[in-house]
Amino acid sequence: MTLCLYNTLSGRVEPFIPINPPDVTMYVCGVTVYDDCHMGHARAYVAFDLLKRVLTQCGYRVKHIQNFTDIDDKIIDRAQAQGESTTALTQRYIAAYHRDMGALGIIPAEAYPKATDYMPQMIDAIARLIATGGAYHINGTVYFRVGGCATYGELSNKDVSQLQNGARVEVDPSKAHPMDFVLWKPSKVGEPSWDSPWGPGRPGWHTECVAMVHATLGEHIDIHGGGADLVFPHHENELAQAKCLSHAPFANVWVHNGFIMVNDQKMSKSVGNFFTLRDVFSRYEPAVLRYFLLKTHYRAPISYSTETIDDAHAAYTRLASVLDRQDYDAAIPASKQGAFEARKAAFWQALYADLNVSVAIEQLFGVYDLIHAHGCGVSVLRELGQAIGLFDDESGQVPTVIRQLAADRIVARRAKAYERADQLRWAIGLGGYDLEDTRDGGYHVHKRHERCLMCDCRVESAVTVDADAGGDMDGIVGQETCIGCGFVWMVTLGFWRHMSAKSDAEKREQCRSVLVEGVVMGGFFYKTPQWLNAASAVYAKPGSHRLFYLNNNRIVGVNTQEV
RNA sequence: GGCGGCAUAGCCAAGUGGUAAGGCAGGGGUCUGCAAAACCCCUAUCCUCAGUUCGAUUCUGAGUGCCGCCUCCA
Repeated sequence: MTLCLYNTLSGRVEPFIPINPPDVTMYVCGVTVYDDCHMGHARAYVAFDLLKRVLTQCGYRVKHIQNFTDIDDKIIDRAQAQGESTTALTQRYIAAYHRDMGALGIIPAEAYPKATDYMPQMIDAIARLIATGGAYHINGTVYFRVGGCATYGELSNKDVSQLQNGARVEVDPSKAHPMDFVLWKPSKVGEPSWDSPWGPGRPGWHTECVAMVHATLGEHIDIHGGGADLVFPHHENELAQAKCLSHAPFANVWVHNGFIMVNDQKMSKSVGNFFTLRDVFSRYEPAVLRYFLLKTHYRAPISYSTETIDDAHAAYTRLASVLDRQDYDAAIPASKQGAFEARKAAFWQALYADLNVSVAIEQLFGVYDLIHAHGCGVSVLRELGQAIGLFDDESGQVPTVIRQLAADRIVARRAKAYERADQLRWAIGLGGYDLEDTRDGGYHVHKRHERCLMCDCRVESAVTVDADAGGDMDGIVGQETCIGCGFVWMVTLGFWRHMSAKSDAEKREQCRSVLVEGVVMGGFFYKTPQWLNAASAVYAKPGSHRLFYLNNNRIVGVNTQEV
């Protein structure tokens, strides 16, 4: 089976043939580090992460390089506005990039070269371009001569004479031709600058990638990639420079990913319709976002909305739920092997066909059905999912206290002590877990994903058992902490059971109606000797607690205390 | 103005010259101490028109609509 990829340069899907197998060289354009990463970045790097995983599956040794553009106008403006150095600013956002992409399960590149670390190489490249007539120097500025490159426009399929020059941006009158672009620009007073034969200044954007590709991977690489918005002018300009610097073809395959759309419009900084990954992670687990980005083919646009990501959330949650079924983790009998193998084969066949993830994920659901039908094979689902970076963060670690509660419940249930069994079920629920009985009399627990009562962000659940637990089980305390606003609420099983509302949903709503009255952040219910009539709530802020005394669900007193 | 892409059920989304995967949501049922889960069943003449063909959603042409690039952008 041969991997086939769509090549922007040829406009066709073609078999992927490495230059020096089993090595594969891949350069992916990285981010300009002056802000947090947004959904568009996630989409791009999830796409290339998938490509890298599939290449690895093919048996290739992938050397993947991805740059950080850490010097440009936006970075300088942002740093000046915030009164800090460009270095401090870029270091912070490079760290943020690694944090966010790590959460998404992106396999790190082999190296992340920074533009500022390749100044000598860029200056050398520009000097060579001038020497060959591919570029010219006017008053401290160096321009690339587009007219000097016969094949200019081949990547983006553009005819230079047909472009609307200056349609949306003013053309610099000193250029020899409107399409010529800046390779080196002089710096203004107070801006970071590097010495060069053309005076102090800094490089234009398009040169860094060429210099870094040459320095880290060589003059001829297998794959060059990035978002579709980079095709023109960025990659076109890179290609033109590379061709003037070397006779090598630069990159064999150009791979570009599609956009994230919001209300049928491209998500972009300038439009302002973007969501940072931090925002999204506060509501959805990174794994859900990865699934969401993965399930649509990498070149197709993905429309982002609450509806589409909730849809993905539901699908992913169902798929992942079976991973908790330790009872289904048995070895697959020989008679069933064929069905699982067929799914695996179809999975890889789909990915080899220009990364057809939709069909690959269909196989995941097929395996899911097989697992339920035959009571085995969880390992196959885990293996295939992990091959595309899903399920990596499934810790599957159920807290000891939850395990104990579940074990106690099954004892009670078998003894038909249903009232106690139900109390234990509630207790497990308070800790953020759901318990399900299985057909054969067993059970399993899985984490439940709740939303914050205050802001609708994700919450982390925990359950604790006081020393006096047992008996009426009032000592069982569930706690939820919002990762968005920091809201904390806590309720004992006794309190929960004696609330007037009937359903859990109504009880939650009742807790909420009490809590919102006082406040903004944080808090928990806790039992008092007379908790039925006068429960107290403690609201927590960093560094202090505030105790809200409640009576008949109304706040009757407040007491702040230092922690 | 130039170039490119897309139009498939309520929503998301594959795919093939021979009458359409999968997911989500919805409806009905089986099972069940409770609660779930699971399982079964149901929901599309694939934007319009013309052409090629024995046969097109799939190929060709025209049209309509939407999107992207031609500015920084993943």
